[in-house]
Amino acid sequence: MSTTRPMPRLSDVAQRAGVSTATVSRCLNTPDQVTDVTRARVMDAVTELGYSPNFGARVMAAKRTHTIGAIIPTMENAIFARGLQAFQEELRTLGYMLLVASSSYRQDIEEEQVRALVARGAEGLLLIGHDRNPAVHGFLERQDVPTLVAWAHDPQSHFPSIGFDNRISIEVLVREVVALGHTRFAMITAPTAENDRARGRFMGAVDALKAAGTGFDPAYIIETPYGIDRGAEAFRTLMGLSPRPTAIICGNDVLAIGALRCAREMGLSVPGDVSITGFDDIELAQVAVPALATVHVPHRRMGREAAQMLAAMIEEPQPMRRAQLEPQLRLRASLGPAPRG
Amino acid sequence: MSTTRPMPRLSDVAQRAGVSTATVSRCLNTPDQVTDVTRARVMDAVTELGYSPNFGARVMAAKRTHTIGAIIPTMENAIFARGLQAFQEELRTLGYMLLVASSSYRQDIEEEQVRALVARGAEGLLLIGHDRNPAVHGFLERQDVPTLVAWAHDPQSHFPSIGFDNRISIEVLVREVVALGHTRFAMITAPTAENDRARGRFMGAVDALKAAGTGFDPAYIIETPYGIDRGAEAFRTLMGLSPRPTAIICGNDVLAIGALRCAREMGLSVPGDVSITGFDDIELAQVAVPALATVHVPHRRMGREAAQMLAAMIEEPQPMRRAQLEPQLRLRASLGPAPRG
DNA sequence: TAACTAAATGTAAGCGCTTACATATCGATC
DNA sequence: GATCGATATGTAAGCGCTTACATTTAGTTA
Repeated sequence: MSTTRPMPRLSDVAQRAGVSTATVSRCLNTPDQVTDVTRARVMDAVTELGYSPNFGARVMAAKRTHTIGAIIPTMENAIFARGLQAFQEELRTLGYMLLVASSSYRQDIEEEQVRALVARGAEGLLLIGHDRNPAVHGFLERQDVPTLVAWAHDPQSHFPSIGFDNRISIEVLVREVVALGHTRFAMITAPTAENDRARGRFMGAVDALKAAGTGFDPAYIIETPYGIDRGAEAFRTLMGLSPRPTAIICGNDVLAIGALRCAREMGLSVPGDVSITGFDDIELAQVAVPALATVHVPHRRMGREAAQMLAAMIEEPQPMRRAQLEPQLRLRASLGPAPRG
Repeated sequence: MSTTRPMPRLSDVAQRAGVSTATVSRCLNTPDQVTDVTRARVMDAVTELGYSPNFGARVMAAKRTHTIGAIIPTMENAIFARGLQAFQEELRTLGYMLLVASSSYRQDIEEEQVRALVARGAEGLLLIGHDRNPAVHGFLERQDVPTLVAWAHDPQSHFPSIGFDNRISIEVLVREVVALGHTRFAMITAPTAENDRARGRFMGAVDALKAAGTGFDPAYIIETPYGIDRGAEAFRTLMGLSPRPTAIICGNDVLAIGALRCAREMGLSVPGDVSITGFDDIELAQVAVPALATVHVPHRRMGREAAQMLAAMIEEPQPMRRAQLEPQLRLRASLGPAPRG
């Protein structure tokens, strides 16, 4: 019905308001450089025409997109969803928009997405963990894109970061397990190959056992993808071993919840027959029966601070910073003394 | 240490490869319009210079950003996180990037974010539900931004949509509750004020009861924000009423999980003393004890199809379409016959 | 009132790409 | 070998803003 009349341009507004394009631009971007009366006239013209600035032209001229990109393994993992939500909320108050991509825990996809985000104008990038194709480093350096790593802390890391030490955090938890008299330990871990967080958690558990003069029997270590069902499967396998483990350390809460469910299905008591621990402290952990002993990570706070750090990095060069957060133990009912015998 | 040499431009690549800028552009955008040998030479130059196209210039010249925006209430709600993940994955295969914003269930923020996303070059928008400030309609129409509504189906809606009928879906569930002989019903619902999904779910429950010749006593209806704890609180309040309800319909799974937890804390048997139902079928629902009876919604599928619909809408004008998905009942242990007496 | 300063506004030069159109190149055909 | 069509490449005109710099206006001060 309507001949698609072209979008009004800044010059149309200028004409209508009887001022130059520069003045209109200033009204929009630096309003206090303009007299009240002029500004009012310009804004009226803007409203009357339904003007809205052309994004491309603006980016081209100002060389700013006010956009930050984030690549997370998946939003289906509640810990990332929560952190990302906080990240986005904070970004909003800082005047940035968020471009989201996901890697499905795959380095090749992550690399592709890094390029895609930069190509789409991301002025800064949030990445998860330290494991990645080194080509990414060179690329981001050449493109001069400030990059922050979250969910991991490593003093050696190439990028500035905000996170916690997965290895030490789980070690503290496993020490508690040891202190409860357990002797046969098993671990269900996420795939460690391209995932420094999973690897850190595994090694931290090993550290704790070593300190106690013991260790994992390799048969009692299962590596499995993320998912409640996978945790359940792994648990069933472990409980089929002889002798049975008395404590099962899980690399994350989701695997642990699966283990818990399977225990119930098998009619096993937790922690009567076997103790189970997780990592992350997702909402589920408190609701599970029995409640899951785990390590609490301040995901929201991490997301919020990540936004602040990244915005600062974009706005002016910053000294390399590696912020470390302190996770806290949440010793709940799924962890108890070793069964007798 | 390094004088920040300027980023290589397309003309630098052209010069290095000994071709025109048009040829370089074609190599990047429509590779098969260029001879293999020329393309190889150009791509070499690209690699050697570490060239990467300038986003703003590209948008300006091509008038395409290949970016789609989505505004969801919050990613912390697993159903949106899951749908959004699928949406993003599909968008990736379609060659689009995803800009994410959140509204915290507030219409004023949603409106602000609509403008922000469009200003940031979103070529299309995904919105949740139908309730919104009508000013948004006019704005999106004027700006000519294709918009799709998800998570709700309403044949009257202003926008094309993909979703399900919340009202009818819950009605089917509540009929089952009625069929089990329950007589005293309570409902815990999310705030209905600016939320057509919550309102639809409430009204669907009312419909089902009315069809059975009964209804809610207003005292047995609690409206409360999203959150496990809020569900627990509401449950405690309801069970303090006399007579106690025999079935509690919850507007979503999270509230229901809270109710379930509170029941356990109060030493009440579910469904022996009281039945509890949810809506959404989040992962938690199956793991809860007892497992939660709920309505399963195909969130991932909805996200995927939303991406396809929106991309199609952007690429060429489409007839208005309202895709309706069919949710399915998941009758699990939390729902049982009404207690005797 | 003239001279000067500060604030407001105007002028116009890009920003780095894409693409319509013009031109050149290469085979195939007669 | 000249002609023609198809394919590959080149030329150059924008795209709609922002902003450095130039100019005008308003406000002080002597």
